[in-house]
Amino acid sequence: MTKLILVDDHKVFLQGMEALLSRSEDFEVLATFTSGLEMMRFLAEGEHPDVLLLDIEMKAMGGVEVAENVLKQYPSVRVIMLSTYFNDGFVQQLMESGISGYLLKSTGFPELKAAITRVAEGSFAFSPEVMDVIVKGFGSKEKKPGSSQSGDSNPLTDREIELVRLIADELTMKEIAEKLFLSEHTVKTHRKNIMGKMDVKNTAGMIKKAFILGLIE
Amino acid sequence: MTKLILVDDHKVFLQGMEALLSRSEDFEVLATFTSGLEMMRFLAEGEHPDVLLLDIEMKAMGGVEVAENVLKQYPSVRVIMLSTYFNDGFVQQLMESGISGYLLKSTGFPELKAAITRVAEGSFAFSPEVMDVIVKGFGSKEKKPGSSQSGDSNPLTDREIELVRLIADELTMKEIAEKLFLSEHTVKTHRKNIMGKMDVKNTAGMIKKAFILGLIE
DNA sequence: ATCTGGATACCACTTTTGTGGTATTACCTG
DNA sequence: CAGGTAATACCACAAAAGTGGTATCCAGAT
Repeated sequence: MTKLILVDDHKVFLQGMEALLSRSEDFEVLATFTSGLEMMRFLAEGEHPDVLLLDIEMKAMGGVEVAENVLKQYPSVRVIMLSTYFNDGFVQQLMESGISGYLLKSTGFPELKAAITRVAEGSFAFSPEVMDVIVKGFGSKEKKPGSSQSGDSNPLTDREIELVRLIADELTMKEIAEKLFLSEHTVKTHRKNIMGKMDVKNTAGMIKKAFILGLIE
Repeated sequence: MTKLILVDDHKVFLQGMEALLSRSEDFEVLATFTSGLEMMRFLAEGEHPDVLLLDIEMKAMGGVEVAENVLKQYPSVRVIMLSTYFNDGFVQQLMESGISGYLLKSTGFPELKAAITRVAEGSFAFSPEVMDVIVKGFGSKEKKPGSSQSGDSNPLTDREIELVRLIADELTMKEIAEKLFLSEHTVKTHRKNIMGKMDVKNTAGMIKKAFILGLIE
């Protein structure tokens, strides 16, 4: 009997999942939450699941941050991320944070059940699309010194994420500089670094990727 | 017994919803689909639902286009849109296309059931946040002649949507012009009009809104 | 047959973004 | 303490984006 916790800010989805999973003898849904914070409070009370199903695109606290917190504090909990998108360079970072699975929401329920079981048994579960990225990633592990430094999947810093959000809110560099009491130069430097890390060519790409990564909205 | 069809490209969500709804005596889920196209083919075969639950953010054909097609061809079918976001000026356009409901996915299942019932009985169902926008919208129905023409919620044309997608793919105006065999001037004019219609200040805003509206990815 | 909306095209100008550097400080970690 | 990383700041130039016009052509609607 695998003990589960589900987190997703789409309440209908949450209830649907719970209904499906509860039908099976193999799973017990301990609780469901619409935010990472509530879930963290629950864990703090002492009851821990075997597997945590976590939506990656959550407004309040990004699924990624939640995952990292959980894995740091409760290493015995195994985490499966759920996402609408497959996030190229981003998956790497997630892997390093110690998640056990990454499934697309386009996955069918039978596959989901199988994935949970596999993860509960100590194995891993990734949607095929995601698997591809992981495998390719290993190929380019050693960065050739001569080649471009773009495409490295470094995580954005807190400050950088803050910047991305302000840019998404249609602020210009000047406005952001004023708002954060920074020099415009600094803000531009940050944006430059952000674009490098995200491996995008312009604002359009940056905002799109930020959306996919759950950084904004 | 209300006959339903569900459309969403998240398969797990779809199956969860079906499980929940089938548990009730009041609803019968005729079929579920992961794309608007499949669903249209089903309708063409002659069997029609009372209510169609339609995810707004779908990759292949945006939920909006699907809704418009269905409502045009099968006016007896009542449509409820499901979305993660509440889309200010956009709701207006949807209303005009004749939908009967607009619910956020953060809605709970009981409210969803109630909403479906209400719609099936010929009434309407909107999440409170959406309702707000609609009501406010009616206030500003008559556009004051002297004021700005920004903020009008005209729908984007097909060409404009095409442009938005190319911009989201990080193409510059020049590249788009080459790709579409257009003058760069034309492309710039389009972008200008797009930004006016969407009521955004820059590319960042445009891409963000496009995402929320389900225009891209 | 006129009117409207959509797509096309052009111009001139300002502002912002994007590129490609360097450099200092502070903090944290091994 | 040495080394790395994040945050700060600056410069100059090139390339786009964004503003505010006007105008033609065509197709579909009235």
